[in-house]
Amino acid sequence: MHKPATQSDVAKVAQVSTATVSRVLNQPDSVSPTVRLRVEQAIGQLNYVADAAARALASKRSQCIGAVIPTIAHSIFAEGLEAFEATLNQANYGLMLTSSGYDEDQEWAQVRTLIERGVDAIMLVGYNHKPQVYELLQQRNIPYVLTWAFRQQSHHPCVGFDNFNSAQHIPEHLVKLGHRRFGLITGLPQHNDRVVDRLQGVQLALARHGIELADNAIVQCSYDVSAGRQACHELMSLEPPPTAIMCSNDVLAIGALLECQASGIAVPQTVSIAGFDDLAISQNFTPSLTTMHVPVKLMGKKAAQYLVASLAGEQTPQHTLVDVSLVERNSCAAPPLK
Amino acid sequence: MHKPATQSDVAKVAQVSTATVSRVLNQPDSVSPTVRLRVEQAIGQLNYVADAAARALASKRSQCIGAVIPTIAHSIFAEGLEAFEATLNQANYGLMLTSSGYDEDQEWAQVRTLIERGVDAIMLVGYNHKPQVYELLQQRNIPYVLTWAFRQQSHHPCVGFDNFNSAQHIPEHLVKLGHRRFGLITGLPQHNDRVVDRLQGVQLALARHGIELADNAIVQCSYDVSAGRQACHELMSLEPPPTAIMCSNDVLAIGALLECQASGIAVPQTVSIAGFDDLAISQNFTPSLTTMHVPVKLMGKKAAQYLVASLAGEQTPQHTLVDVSLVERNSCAAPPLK
DNA sequence: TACAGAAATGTATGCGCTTACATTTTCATA
DNA sequence: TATGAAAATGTAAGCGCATACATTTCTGTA
Repeated sequence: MHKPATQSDVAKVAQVSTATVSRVLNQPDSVSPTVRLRVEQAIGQLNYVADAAARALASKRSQCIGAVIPTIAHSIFAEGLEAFEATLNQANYGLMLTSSGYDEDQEWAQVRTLIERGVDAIMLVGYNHKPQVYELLQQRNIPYVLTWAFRQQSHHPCVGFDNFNSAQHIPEHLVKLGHRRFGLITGLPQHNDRVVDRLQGVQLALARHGIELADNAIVQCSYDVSAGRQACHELMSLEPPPTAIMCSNDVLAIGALLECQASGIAVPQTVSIAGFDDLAISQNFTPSLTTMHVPVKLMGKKAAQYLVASLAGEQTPQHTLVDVSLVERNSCAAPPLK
Repeated sequence: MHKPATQSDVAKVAQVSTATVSRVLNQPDSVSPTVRLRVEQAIGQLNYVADAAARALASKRSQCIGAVIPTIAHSIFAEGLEAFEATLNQANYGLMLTSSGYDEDQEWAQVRTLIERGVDAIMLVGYNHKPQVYELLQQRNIPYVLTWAFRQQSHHPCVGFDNFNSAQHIPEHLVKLGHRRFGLITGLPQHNDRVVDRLQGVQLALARHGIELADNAIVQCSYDVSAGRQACHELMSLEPPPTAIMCSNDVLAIGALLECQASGIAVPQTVSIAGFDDLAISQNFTPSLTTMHVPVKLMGKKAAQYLVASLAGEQTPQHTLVDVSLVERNSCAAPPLK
């Protein structure tokens, strides 16, 4: 095993200069077909692979894009990420991934690290980040995009939807069905602007109908099915219990649903349950889960496209809004009569 | 916004040579405290960040490790990946991620790409890969590790468990409960050695008890809940239907469970259902899912540790076996009497 | 105080590539 | 055929860092 062939090895074999080899790789059209062929053969013969570090050093481009997401393990992020990566790949960019565990300080450290590693651009989740993050990004002039976030007036590039507005559809729907007594299961609001926005959206919508949520009708819990179950148990122990439970994501809603099944509470006859995200599994429950559909893959794709276009110097719209929509299924119905 | 400070800028400010700056960064102990402090201050003052490309070029190390997984969107991989990344991070390595969509050719292309991007080591899933993958890895002398795979006699470094052996616990358990009529829902075997091994393990175990699965008792389907439902529906339409359904993963098992709920088939009274993976959600169903517990996070961590140790030149065991164990819950019971 | 050896620091080269610029070749047109 | 512009190719200078090797400074000891 000798050391890998370099550009000048190829140049020697093809009897051209290294500049020409470089051109064959980067601007093939600028090389005459005859010479190009000779170079390509030499490349094949030597099994030549360009050295990424040298290339990055000389060109000031790493062809890598970084992403910091709260956690890979939530399928909602994982799916978006998958689309993000696939789109990046098509554009010949690599993905450098880290997860922050919903910790702002760690996120800040990871953004730093990604930049040190030389990524050309960065994707973040949500619009709530330490000021340093934005400062560094701007100082270094590194393109970035916020996902799962959308604010028309934001001066940060973003692709997503308005969590505050979207969250209002669910309570509106339930009020229309006749509900007046609500429970709310929400994720932890720390460093999670989506959760906060959804919560406020729900409260505003309810307020429009003169409904106010008591403190004990709002349960905060971590993002997992067991926590959702526990939260649902608490809510159904209230006196009187809510006739409808809104959850800030599908995982919690599934927990609530399973808790009801486990304790023999009829959904939607006794209590209606609604989620947010529309995970693939949600439609398969009995009753199937009423929720907000979020086009995660589309978001991932759009985010990647934005960054790639940015890096290509193209002028692209800073804000991309994707549609979320209410999916009415069977976990929500009119409240019990009495 | 001027261009970022370089090592020589720092050197100038600190009134030392660039070599000393480099030492402060890479071998701080070899620099006297006085000078080190001066350099560190200069670094802070100039907001200096070392250029990763230049560093990689000069040192022949990118401090990045690549991973190719079948798909990010399966929580089972996502969780392992999360642990993998976290461990890498601690050791000051970055993660470069791609997903292959269970496509061998694409995997091969991605391994190439990762190597071109200069990763120091690579993680793969399973032991079934194109020969070129192994050849390239060995030719380039790049450390690699196979996860979700374990074979004592394998000459590839791996961390995981023996899918073939582990898969036998489920049928053994069910036979012990009294079952004789089985259905099997399995993932697509193409480019997925785990699926194949589990299938063969199950068949062997059954054979030991003189049971052979008819062709129509084995349903192959894609990895998602809906497919699991559909497959379960097919199996329960057989005449006579199985008294126990084994699934090659929890997602399919959950699909089966939900299908039974939807069509009013009692689990486990009418049919027992077993999975494989032990997803977090699986214990929350009613009935809770009997399955094989797989320590995914541990696997991810061990895989990262192996690669990091390898790169550090440490001699480490090539094969790491993690324990999988049967988790008996409520979805499996004795078959109906009749 | 002198001196050897260790510790600290500096000098200078090259990692493998891209690219501005210089040079040569090609080709259409007069 | 001569001529100039366009196309093709070559030349050579870095990109920012790590590191082998050379040099200087410090340390403890005789």
